Amino acid sequence: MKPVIVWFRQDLRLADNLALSAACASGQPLVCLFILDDDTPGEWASGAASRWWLHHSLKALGESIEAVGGTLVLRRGPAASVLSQVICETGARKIYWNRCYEPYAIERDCALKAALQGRNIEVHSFLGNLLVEPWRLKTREGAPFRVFTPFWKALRQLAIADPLPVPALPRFAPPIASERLESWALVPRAPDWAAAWPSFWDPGEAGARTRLTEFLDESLHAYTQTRDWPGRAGTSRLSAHLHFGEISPRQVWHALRLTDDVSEKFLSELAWREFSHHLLFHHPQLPEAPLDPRFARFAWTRDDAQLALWQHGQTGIPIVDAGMRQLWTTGWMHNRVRMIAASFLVKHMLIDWRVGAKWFWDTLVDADLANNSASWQWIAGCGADAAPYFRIFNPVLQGQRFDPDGRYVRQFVPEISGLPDRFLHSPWQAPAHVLDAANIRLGTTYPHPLVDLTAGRERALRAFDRLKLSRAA
DNA sequence: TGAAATGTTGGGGCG
DNA sequence: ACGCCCCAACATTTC
Repeated sequence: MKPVIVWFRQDLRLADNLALSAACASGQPLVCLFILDDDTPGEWASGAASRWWLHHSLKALGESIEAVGGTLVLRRGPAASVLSQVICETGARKIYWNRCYEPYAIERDCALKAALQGRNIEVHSFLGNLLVEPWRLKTREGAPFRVFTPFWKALRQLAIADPLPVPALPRFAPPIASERLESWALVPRAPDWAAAWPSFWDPGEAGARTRLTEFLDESLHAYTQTRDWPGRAGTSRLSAHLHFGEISPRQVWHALRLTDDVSEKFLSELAWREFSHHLLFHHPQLPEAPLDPRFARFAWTRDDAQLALWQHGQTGIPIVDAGMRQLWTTGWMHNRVRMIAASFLVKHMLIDWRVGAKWFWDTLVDADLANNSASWQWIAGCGADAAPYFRIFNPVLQGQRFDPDGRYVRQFVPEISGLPDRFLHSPWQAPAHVLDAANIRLGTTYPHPLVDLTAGRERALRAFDRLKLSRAA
């Protein structure tokens, strides 16, 4: 009996895996395959932090499959040629996969589907790691949504199908050659900058379930308040698990349902994720080009020295530096701080949002082309349903409001932890004797602010104001 | 899923 | 007792 290929991509799980379940239902023996393809995504090949996660997620998936008597076959190379090779080796006539929605993935999969069907090989594709197909929801006029709230209203009225259980796995095809995961060098060595990451993250399907359960048990009840406090573990921290498909959004959806206001609030965040994918699907240029055409000729500043200070958490603005250091040391940043740090780069430093997006792409374990692109455009004011250009976060006020006890800043910017709360978010305003008592010398032990916040705000308002004029002209 | 400037109101100090 | 002023608190508007 000919085997069938299950091509794992961004669905590194066994439960609620439509492609896997359908392949099992065929009754034919399975070949479980993962392809590491850095060529097809081009400049959007996974970044370093993401590769660390991928390594551990593949390890976990491989062990889950081995536990039921199979193997996960690992191959590296352009997807089309690797698939051809595996088809030749196994004699498979059917391929199952769950859809990916990045522009390069759609292009790749369409070409693959046509080529494979031309060779009389069946291709069965299924809903990927979204709640609904991105082409399904439309406005009354039949256009894609560009505003979140009506999108969310439409989404929340849909019946989301129940998740599938782990399929009763059938026979596996005789094993074929697999590359060794370690040979892919997805994890850093010398220096191993991710040495401490296993204490923050538990990649894989089991870790995702645990994370969800802990969130539901410990944080959901207070989510509406604590989600904005970066010093508390008030958010779900499911983003990377969702990106790699270790848990599906509909598993999360059904674990919560629309039962109360808190659940509704959390599911609306899941809907932002959905909205971002919807936007990327309908605007394939989202990672490269501003949705608002007025921004096309905006004169962003190019300053690599200042950029490096932002990247490494040396701006002299404590909440920004704390966020950038959390990102650098843990591969993740709290969402509230992402907004603050991104706003500071784009508005106070006037550096192109695409430059910030690239940095996040390389450093985030949850780097996701749709979420990252849509969110950076949102904060820059050039995206769909975007923050108005004049909405400029004041990082001091944001710090005081969302990290009032300074727990977050003190954790990641320890050199100013001796400051009293009152000056923690604006050390430059502290009197000399307070700085002395905290053992701080500005410009030596901690930087002066990279940009004066008042002047930076005024400069941003002037720069962005020209956009309005250019439309009127 | 802002911030700052400006406007309004109402309580209390005080002439 | 009364009106005036100050200003905190809150609301509205503007960037």
